[in-house]
Amino acid sequence: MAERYQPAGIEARWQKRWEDEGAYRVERRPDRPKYYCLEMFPYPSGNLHMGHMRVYSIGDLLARYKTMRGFNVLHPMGWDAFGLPAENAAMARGTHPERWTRENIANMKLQMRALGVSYDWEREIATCDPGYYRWNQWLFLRMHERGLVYRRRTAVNWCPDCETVLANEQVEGGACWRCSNPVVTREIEGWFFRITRYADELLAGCDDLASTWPERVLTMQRNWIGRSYGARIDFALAGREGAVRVFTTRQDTLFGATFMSLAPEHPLVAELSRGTAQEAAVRAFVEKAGRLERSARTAGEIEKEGVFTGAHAVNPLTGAAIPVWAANFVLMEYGTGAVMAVPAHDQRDFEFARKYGLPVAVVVNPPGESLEPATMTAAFEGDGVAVNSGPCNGLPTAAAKERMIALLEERSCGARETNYRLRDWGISRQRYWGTPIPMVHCPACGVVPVPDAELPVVLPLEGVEINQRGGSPLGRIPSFRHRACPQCGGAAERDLDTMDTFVDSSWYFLRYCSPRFEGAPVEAGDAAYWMPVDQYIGGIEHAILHLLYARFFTRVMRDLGLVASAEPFANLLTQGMVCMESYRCAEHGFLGPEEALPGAGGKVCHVCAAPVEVGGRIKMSKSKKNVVSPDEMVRVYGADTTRLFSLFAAPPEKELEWSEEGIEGCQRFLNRIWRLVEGRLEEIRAGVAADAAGAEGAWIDLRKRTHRTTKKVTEDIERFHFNTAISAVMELVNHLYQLEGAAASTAAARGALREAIERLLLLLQPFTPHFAAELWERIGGGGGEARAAAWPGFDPALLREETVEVVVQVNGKVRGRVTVPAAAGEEEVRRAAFADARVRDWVGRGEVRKVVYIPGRLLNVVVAAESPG
RNA sequence: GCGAAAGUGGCGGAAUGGCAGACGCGCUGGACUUAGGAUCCAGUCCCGGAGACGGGGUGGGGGUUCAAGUCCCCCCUUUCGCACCA
Repeated sequence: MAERYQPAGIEARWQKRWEDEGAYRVERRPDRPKYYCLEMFPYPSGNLHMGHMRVYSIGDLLARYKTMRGFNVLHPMGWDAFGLPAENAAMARGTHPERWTRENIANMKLQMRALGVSYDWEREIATCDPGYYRWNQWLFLRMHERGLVYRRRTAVNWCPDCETVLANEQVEGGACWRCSNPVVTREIEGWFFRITRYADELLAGCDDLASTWPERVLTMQRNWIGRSYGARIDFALAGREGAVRVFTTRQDTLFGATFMSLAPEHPLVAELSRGTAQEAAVRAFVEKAGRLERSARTAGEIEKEGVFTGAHAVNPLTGAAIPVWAANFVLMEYGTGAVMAVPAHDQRDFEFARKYGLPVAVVVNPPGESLEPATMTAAFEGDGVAVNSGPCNGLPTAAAKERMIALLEERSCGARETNYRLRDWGISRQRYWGTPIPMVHCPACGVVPVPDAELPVVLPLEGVEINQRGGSPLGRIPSFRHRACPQCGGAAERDLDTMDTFVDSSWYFLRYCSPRFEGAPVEAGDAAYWMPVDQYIGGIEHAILHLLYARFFTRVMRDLGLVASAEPFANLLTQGMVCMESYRCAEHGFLGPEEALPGAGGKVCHVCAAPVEVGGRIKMSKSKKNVVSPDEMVRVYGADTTRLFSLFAAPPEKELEWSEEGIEGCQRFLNRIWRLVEGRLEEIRAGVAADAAGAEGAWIDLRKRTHRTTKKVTEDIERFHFNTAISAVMELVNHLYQLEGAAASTAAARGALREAIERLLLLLQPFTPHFAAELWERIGGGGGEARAAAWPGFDPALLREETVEVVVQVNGKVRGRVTVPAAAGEEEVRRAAFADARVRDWVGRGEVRKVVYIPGRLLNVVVAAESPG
């Protein structure tokens, strides 16, 4: 009696063996081609979820496949270990953030091991290790030396709930990316990375990635950088010193500027209104605008409002005095915080002008038209021909823009300027669980860097008190806080903030190359050999933040001579979310699977028995009560089945709908193979693949299918169609079941059977490594373990068919099919086609006008229908 | 509003411009069984037909082509991203 397939024991045994063997340890091997396969490292939240399992399955598949293809594969894993949840946990349960983090890492590592992923654990890193974050500090200091780090006081995004500053990228629709509470604006002093210095290069780099990164991601990055070409223009103030500087992309409409709009926070607003009749009104307006929560302001819902400041500015070209207003829709953080308002050619200005009765002046006419301010119902924002614009009259918009820049530069009241939406990256966080910033504030010397020799500035683990009082918890640890000034030796204080955790993840892929190197973040030879990452895999949610920062850091490190390539990730795969059916009761909200009971005509609520709404394709989440844990799936079905299903159920970039029936299908599939192999074990063991050459009949057919499957699986993996690769293997297995009754009675037949089974297992190795290893061992597979075997090639002679089936169409509709020798030419195919009775019948209904032949595939006969008359 | 992607059976999904629906799930029937929620075999887009076969069919409408799920134009829907960026 053949043994049943029982994954639990098999998987544990192989995992232990791989660990003992150090199976996935990897070293630099200049003689061999490298492949760096990387999945985004997780935040150690405590448990793996399905999303993690999915990425690791994809990464492991590629790592294993490339290993079999002969590449020296780097496949590391680590932990994005700093961050707010650890502090929240500390507050909620009184554990230390470090302990909480370490315990979570330990647990998640066990879960990863149970998945059988081929990581080189010797290279494991955790960003909360001083040995890691010292290089954050080192990089910070190098950037400081190069003017890429600076300190300033600015209005920042402040999350009152997390009590911390957020980067622009961390504000989503006016709310905190982590806690979803509304973000407010606050004045605070902190450190900034001058990412804007690389804006152009980051933008240009997007073009180089066009064929290897998802277009979507590149578009998002381009929009985020948001470069626009235009001019800065200074409008002198009427009757007083000073000027209002604006940025515009429509300098060609300067003659149509009828007023100016300043952001409520603009310093000139208060200054200009001071002492005028407008002062009180302006103050009231600014106060109201400031009170508006950021979320409401950026949500685009608010009515455009403004107030006259009482001052006028002078149009530098026309000399006309125009009123200066404060307006709630002008953003302080873009451009100069002030705009010239051209109501005829900007919809926002148009609405504002109509509302407050400000003049509208047309300076661009649409081609062949003439606009009348009085009758306009909307601004004309398109390109056209300049009018009422002095020296620009008659010029098309593009030429007028150039002309205007020349005029402005001639008169020194403006210049060509490029503007970006991208802001510098504020990295100071008023939190504890992060990288200390290696700076000292000295009352005598100012801000002084910590000398390199003193790195790392270790985050103190003792005596920490974490609460929600605000301010950095580090300030309450005197031994950390007080530090002699490195310059004058006098009493000074350390910087009490920690770095944004996105700093940690901006270069971790480089640290994997030389995880224990003491001389620099990465050893030059290691970086030269391993970089760039050949395949990076992770969630689309990092399309902007992490991926942009990583590209920025890699360029900085290139400029420091640490790496050669500017782009860290040669190929990017953004995998889709994992979704699950959800149940919702109108009365009681979302229900878990056990709370939605089977009832009349569907599911009913376990509380009120009302019919339950069943929704599909919703991302797994606790709040929706539709979470399935990978842990449980591995326990019930085994890691191989769980992984196989996640790769089979959907293409990797699309969302994956988890289904109990689906995973059972995969379990059935593996069981089928198991029984097949166990059932024919004698024949398979007796077979010698080399004998297959003499196979005949059904066995030569099997060989052809085996080699075709090999080709298909190889190509599908290469183009990331993992689901169809699995389908192809399923087809081969189905065919093997067709042969169940046929005894392999000759050496050639046994050879063909053995070849099929060997290849089947090797093709599956990247998908179901334990399963493949186990059966490979049972059949006595040569050359060591399945994982170490070479990926099978295919014999072109076996892919060639002696005969091919050619589809015969008449007027594009299939009317028959003929089997002809593969070498047959068009003439022969034609003859065969016209010999077919059915084809002849259809062709006979009219006159043959044309015949199109696609060699070996299709013959289309175009027949002119006989008109009934 | 702007931008991007996508709409194919009951469901997940296949199809370098060349046989639409591979593979899997579900369902139907059969075999083996004391039994089956195990396993194996067969069937499963719609309409007509016993069948051979015929007709229709990839969100809707046009177009290009011998040939369109695939390319082009317009519309509808969904998802995602950005959201007063001057």
